[in-house]
Amino acid sequence: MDKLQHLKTAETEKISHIDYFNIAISVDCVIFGYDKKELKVLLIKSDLEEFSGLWSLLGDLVRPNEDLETASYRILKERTGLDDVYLEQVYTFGSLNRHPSGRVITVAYYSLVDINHHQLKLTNNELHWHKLNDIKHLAFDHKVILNTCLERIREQVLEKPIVFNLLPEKFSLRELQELFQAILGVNLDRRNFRKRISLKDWIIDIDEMETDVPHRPGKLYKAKVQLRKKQAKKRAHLSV
Amino acid sequence: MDKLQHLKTAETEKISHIDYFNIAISVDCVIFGYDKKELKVLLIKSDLEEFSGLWSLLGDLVRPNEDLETASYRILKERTGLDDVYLEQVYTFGSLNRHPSGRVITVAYYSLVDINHHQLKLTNNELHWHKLNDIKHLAFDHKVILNTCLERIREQVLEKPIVFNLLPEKFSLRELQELFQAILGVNLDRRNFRKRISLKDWIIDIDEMETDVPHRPGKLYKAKVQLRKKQAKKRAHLSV
DNA sequence: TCAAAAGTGTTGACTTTACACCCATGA
DNA sequence: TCATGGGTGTAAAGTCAACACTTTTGA
Repeated sequence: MDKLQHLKTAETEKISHIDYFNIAISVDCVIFGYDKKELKVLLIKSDLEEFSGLWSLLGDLVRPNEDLETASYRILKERTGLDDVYLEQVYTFGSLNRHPSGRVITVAYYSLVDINHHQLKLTNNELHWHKLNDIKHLAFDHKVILNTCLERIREQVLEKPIVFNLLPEKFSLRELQELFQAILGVNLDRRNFRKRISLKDWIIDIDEMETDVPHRPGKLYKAKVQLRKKQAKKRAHLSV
Repeated sequence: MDKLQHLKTAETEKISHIDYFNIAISVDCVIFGYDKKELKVLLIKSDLEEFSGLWSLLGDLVRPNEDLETASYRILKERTGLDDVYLEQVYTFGSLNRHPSGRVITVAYYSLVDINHHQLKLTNNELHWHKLNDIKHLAFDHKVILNTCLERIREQVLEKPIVFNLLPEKFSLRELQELFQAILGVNLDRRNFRKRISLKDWIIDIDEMETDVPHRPGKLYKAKVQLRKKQAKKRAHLSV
């Protein structure tokens, strides 16, 4: 930068850089659900000829007048009717050739939804839940995005009470443990798991029992705090 | 999406969405250095009239033909002459009004450099190292970005051998401990710190001693593995 | 009465923390 | 000889992992 250069106004800067307003930005949502002891991901048939027959994550271009999180919630709402889910930004992917339509940089979010609580508009069979373990290839770089989000969830699941977004309101400790096992891909010791959960103070005993189970029914619990749609507040930041 | 709609080619999609190619994307680098027991951040005087007098992070718009990481390295190289630095993506900021020039979404990276190893082009006094603790306000949302990057470094500093990027090639355990203390903002027990570091197997004893210290000289060490410029390889991902 | 899962504690291994003394050097 | 930091080990506390038996229910 030339020292003698005058300060630019924002307006002149915009004009001088107009050529750069030539990259599109999208968000892609990795929407996880959980059913029958398995993690699932909501995918849609790609509508691009280049990826004909392949499935892809739910995403869309960000509109000029919406911020990133708003765009993610819009996609969720449009595709699932869900409005009040937990959603978190994970990583931004910007390789030059990741999108055949041109330069599209995408911000990946994961979200966690109760797969049974809502009725998806699954009537058009372009939108389906896929078992995580069955997903081999996806359109674009979406498999990498999916894996990145899965890694992030695995890091967070023992730190923050995010899993309850995947479960119905009332659940047993067995169901909770099975969910942890599905996410982490390991088996957990029942006694140690219960001890760990009770230390975290995430759930409350609602004094009800399972019904319709072919064995001794377990107690039912609710999440004590449920991370849901983020508030309009600023991201937490340091007080430095 | 209409079921009957034909598949689009990438080309027709680009045309139909042409209005969306109307958001610029930038990268901002939070460049940390360390000197005299304090963390520092490299800042530049904002060249926007709206932020006249304020300092800002080093950033630039991403060019249509460079990927995000390439853009970050370009900024580092242009501003510091440094080429071989560790750099990591942290978060993407996309609030509607974060930039007065228009819609600019920015991807934040942190990088760690040896503040004394290189000579910055600090001759124009628009570019300076600032003590972290003295930074109160910055242009744009750069204070939030800075804090987010600092949080990330604090999370990672005990997990990954990133700190050595901030130190000269040879360093004593005291210097290393002081650096950890500056990053984490706490005091550490000397014996426990040394034990912990030696367990991590990050450094090697080079059989040299400090000189010119006004007390008993300590041994000097080198980093065993140095995280530097990322390779062209793909991001690590799960083998699922 | 059988099958299935619920519910529940203890022990040993390991990790983390707190803590103090003598040593080497330069001023 | 003094001031400064270098270098080092141990004990107690806390955390984590392994592990088994009795109970309740439905079929």
